[in-house]
Amino acid sequence: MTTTQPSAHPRDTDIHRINDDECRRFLSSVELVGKRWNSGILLAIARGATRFSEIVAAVDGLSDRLLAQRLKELEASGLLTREVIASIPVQVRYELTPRGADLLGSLQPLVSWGQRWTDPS
Amino acid sequence: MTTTQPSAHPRDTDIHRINDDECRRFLSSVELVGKRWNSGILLAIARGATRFSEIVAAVDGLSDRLLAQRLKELEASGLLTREVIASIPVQVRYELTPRGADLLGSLQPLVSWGQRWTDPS
DNA sequence: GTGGTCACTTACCCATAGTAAGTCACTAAC
DNA sequence: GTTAGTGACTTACTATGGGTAAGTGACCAC
Repeated sequence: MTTTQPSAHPRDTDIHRINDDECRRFLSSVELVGKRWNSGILLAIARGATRFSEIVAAVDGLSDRLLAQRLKELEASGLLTREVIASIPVQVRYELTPRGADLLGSLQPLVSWGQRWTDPS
Repeated sequence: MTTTQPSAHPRDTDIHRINDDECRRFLSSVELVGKRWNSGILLAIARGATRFSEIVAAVDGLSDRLLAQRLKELEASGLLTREVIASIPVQVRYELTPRGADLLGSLQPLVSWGQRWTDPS
């Protein structure tokens, strides 16, 4: 992806259609982390929440139903792992995969962006 | 949130250091760019699309209705500007604000992440 | 006077999000 | 031995938002 302005030929007869591989990957990545609750869940786990109830408690406004759904998706995307512990009330432990942790890390510039442009409006 | 990785431990152990204000800003940022079509629209504009119809053409699957809606939101968020040109069929020109361009730039690591973990399971 | 352009709106439907309550397997208390 | 509680979910239901299609209005060209 080239987010730089095409200063050389700003307005040619070029096809500006965005469907190359890199772009599609970018869009799916950003919509994956941007999907409601996903980044919050990942962040909660990164912060130390490991169990279902801990994640619900950590992410403000997140409901059981949506958490269960999102966890399935995130696990399917390979961002976290699910491990069932056969304790007396069954416990389930969620952890970030290296891939998931790396994803969170690559969102760091977004935090800086938020600080840089603290919205006064 | 400080996802910066102190070279000693490349793992995610220091992500726990999160201040809630920072965290909320992060979540709103990520959900802003992650909201369906938003990043595609910003990307299209960054790549040279300036008019409504150009953006619709550039972003695959995007409809008029949603574009109009998203453009309002993005303008309200200060990520782009809207300028009406009183030509014969009226034209409207959209451009990224510095803030919007900076946002796209700070998503660059996400592109790298997508390349790094290229296997979709 | 039919058709075309541009930047939207409006109308409608359906998928998903949100909220609340239920389930299962078990244990501890009354 | 009925009641209550735990953890991790499901199920049921409603509300919100997205997708598709068609309409609008100011203009012009044929």
